[in-house]
Amino acid sequence: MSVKYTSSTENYLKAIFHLQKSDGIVTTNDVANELQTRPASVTDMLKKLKAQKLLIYEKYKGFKLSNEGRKVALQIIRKHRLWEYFLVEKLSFGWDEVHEIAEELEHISSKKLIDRLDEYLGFPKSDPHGDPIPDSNGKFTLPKQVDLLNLPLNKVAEVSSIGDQSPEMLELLGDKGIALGTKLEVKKKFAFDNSLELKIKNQSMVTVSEHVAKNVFVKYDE
Amino acid sequence: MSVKYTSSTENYLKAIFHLQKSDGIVTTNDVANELQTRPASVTDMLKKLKAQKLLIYEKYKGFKLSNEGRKVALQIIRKHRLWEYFLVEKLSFGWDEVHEIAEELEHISSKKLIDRLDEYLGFPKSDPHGDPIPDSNGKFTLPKQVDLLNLPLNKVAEVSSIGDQSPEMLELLGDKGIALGTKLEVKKKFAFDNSLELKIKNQSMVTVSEHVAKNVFVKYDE
DNA sequence: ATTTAATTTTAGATTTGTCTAAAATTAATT
DNA sequence: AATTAATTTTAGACAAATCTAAAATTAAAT
Repeated sequence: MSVKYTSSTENYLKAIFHLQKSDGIVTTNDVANELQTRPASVTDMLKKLKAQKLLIYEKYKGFKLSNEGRKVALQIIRKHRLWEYFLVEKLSFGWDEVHEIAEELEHISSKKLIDRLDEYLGFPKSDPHGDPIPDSNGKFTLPKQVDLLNLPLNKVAEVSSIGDQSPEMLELLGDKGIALGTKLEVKKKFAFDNSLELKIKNQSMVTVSEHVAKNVFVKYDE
Repeated sequence: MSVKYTSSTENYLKAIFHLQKSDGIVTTNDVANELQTRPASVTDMLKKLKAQKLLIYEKYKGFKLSNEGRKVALQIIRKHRLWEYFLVEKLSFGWDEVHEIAEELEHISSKKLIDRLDEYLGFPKSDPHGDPIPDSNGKFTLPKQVDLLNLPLNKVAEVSSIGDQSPEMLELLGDKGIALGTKLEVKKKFAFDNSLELKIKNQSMVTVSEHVAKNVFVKYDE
């Protein structure tokens, strides 16, 4: 039986989870900053979270989520990202205007609702910003990372890093309309010289050489 | 610019609106009963609602929603019913299990969200229980009320009242599976004797005479 | 028209989440 | 190592929404 938490509790768990991801270590000040609140308020909440066994905490010594706390945080994140996906894919919102609304929707409690929504959306693996969506058990598959040569045909992917960052390469990529975050797919591979034809989102087709392809890394689902 | 209200405030406005519909006059006790709270708490909230000009109130003398209060209540009801429609039509929930979830969803504040949802659902006129959905200006079209003879073919309608309530009529209707709230549609009209063939929801076809048809009133949208 | 009953309101307390200001602890600097 | 600075925690207060118990008002009944 899933316990019900207040929105405030859920927000703290989510914030701590996110801060843990980047630094590993989280401080009272970090959380206060993240949640636009005061350190004293954070301390108050830390005590409550500890009492609910959602957090391991010794005063002045730092804190981290318990297994249970992490589990709850992942469910909030799951809800947030599924709602974002819904807003963009079904209600035609821009990916940049959904965060605020999802901040509210993520606190709707029904588990059945979120599992039905997941199904309705076709079990998407990542949200409109490319962040992975945990499944109903809290597991998520990190997007696969490959260079363009190894990207399957017709698979939409997002540019995640550039190997050779020389000015010449960056000029070429700039010219072709390829940057970090650009969404694209490989439409054709020429066996003769391993050059590729790419469809770049919101643009026309471009061709890149094997050399370029080897240095453009992308991530995609599956 | 739309002001933001607390969930509690919204629940009170909604409750008072609904109680006003039936009785016309609403008492402190009614509201306490409806919201599963105490009369003293209701009085407290009445004062807050008055301060926000959502309510006309003089102590011991009774109260009613102001125009503004009614407007806000209608927007909550709009949200509640649109979400119910969404849950049933898109996420395949049963009409009997959506109320609780909609009680939470109705407090999501974004107006843009609800207008987009409305559009996505095709601007439905009534929710899964047959209650009308106010439009974004708070107007709603009451379902049309006619006897079975005047119900257009293949139009799903809901039995809303019975003219002749004699035991004989009620026995006949009971036997055919027709009761208040039953959803049905007219599949065929026989000009010869004005008898009708009806498809009753979740049941097989039945035939009723003109005499019966004249005494069964239904409501439907459009 | 009193008395009794029901309803409504006030007064004061409680809970949750927040705050400020001051105290306690830990970290940084000379 | 001692002092200063930064961080974290405590203590006490506050706003929102609720509660109980008692007082005020209105309605019902003799």
